[in-house]
Amino acid sequence: MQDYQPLFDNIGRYVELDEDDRQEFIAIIRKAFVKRRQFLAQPGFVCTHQSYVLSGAFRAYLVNNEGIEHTIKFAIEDWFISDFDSFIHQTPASFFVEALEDSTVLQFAHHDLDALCSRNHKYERYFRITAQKAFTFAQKRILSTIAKTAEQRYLEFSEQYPDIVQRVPQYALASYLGMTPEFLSKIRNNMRGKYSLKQG
Amino acid sequence: MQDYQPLFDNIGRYVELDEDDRQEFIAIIRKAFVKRRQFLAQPGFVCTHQSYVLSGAFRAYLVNNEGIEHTIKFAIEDWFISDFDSFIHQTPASFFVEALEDSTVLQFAHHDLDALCSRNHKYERYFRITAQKAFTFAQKRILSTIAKTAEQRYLEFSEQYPDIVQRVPQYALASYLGMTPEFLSKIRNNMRGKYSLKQG
DNA sequence: GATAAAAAATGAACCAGATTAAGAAATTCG
DNA sequence: CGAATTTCTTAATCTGGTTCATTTTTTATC
Repeated sequence: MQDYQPLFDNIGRYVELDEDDRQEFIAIIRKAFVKRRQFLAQPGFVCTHQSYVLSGAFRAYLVNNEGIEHTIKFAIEDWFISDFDSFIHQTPASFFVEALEDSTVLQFAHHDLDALCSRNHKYERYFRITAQKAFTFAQKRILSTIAKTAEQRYLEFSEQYPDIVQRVPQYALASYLGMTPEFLSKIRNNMRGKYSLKQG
Repeated sequence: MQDYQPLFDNIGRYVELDEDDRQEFIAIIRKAFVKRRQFLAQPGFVCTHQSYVLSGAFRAYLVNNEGIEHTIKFAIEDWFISDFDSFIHQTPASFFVEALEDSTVLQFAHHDLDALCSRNHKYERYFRITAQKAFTFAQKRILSTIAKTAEQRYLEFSEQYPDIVQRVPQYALASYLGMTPEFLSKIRNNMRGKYSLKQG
């Protein structure tokens, strides 16, 4: 029951849902518990479901030929997570989606969601608007990676997502920001120096 | 008349439009000619219209405090162009959108498009699907910039968009790929060496 | 609470790519 | 055409960030 509330609060920010609308979505949702280190997606397998995070934390990352990890996305409460490309095209995934903590999610299959959007204009609209927002967000991240220094990227992210910085391992954050864990460690150490000296 | 055909061909790949649907969109479209070096958007001004390119070429770029340009997007025939963040939120732009050649575009205002999407589920669906695709595309570019070398990024782009490589100035391409024009020049020169020596 | 395992920190050598400064080619446009 | 402007190239030098190897700290597990 009330488990669906956060999801509908989110959707409600963009479209007005009545009880029928809600039931229509609920009908295709399943709830799942995911233990830390479990995977919601793996390279080679089609990512059939998208997940809405009720509690916990995830990251989506790719491992290249040299065995180096690149994190494309984190997700905590009130975020969606999947290998999105695999999900919307229903093609084999290239990312791992792994739980960083014991988590609870609401899941829905691609064909169910697509049918829901076709049937109900409100959901189509919601996912249109949020996809456009996600796109502008991604554009900002592109700019950040091509235009800013490693330290600037870290500071920017820390200000915008202090909660995520606390919750995810540092090597995962480094791989999201496009730098080595060693260098992130160095940045943090430099900063500690800068600020605490002034206070002391 | 037939000027609208490329746009409707594009939309037709995702939703089936009848004549009424088409007229509904045409009603909010205006056609515009843009000379080389003219701007469709400028920092500080709200980007009221989105443009669909019938002919010509554009780039969207930002100039940072140090006067360095960063290109976020190119657009040639059959692409849309705008400062997308400014367009969807109707807030002041941060990008220049500049014509690289004399061009022809179809333009529509944000509020007209939003009303069209509200009114007609098919357009809502079209823009939902294309926004999602744009997002996965942006994710790939993020990965490319954080995970690949400058040379790899250039080769990748050259293979995917040989037409764009031919048409845009090299400094603009460099600023899109996240490297200096000098370094792109070096890469090209190195490659020339690699391949032509083997043939000679 | 002991022990193992994972994560973070440190430091030195190294390199991809930036910066700077000129000059050479190519375009533009009167 | 021819001058001005824009774009591209080349080369020397510099640096932000990587790599690799080791140590310290934190976290997980029985």
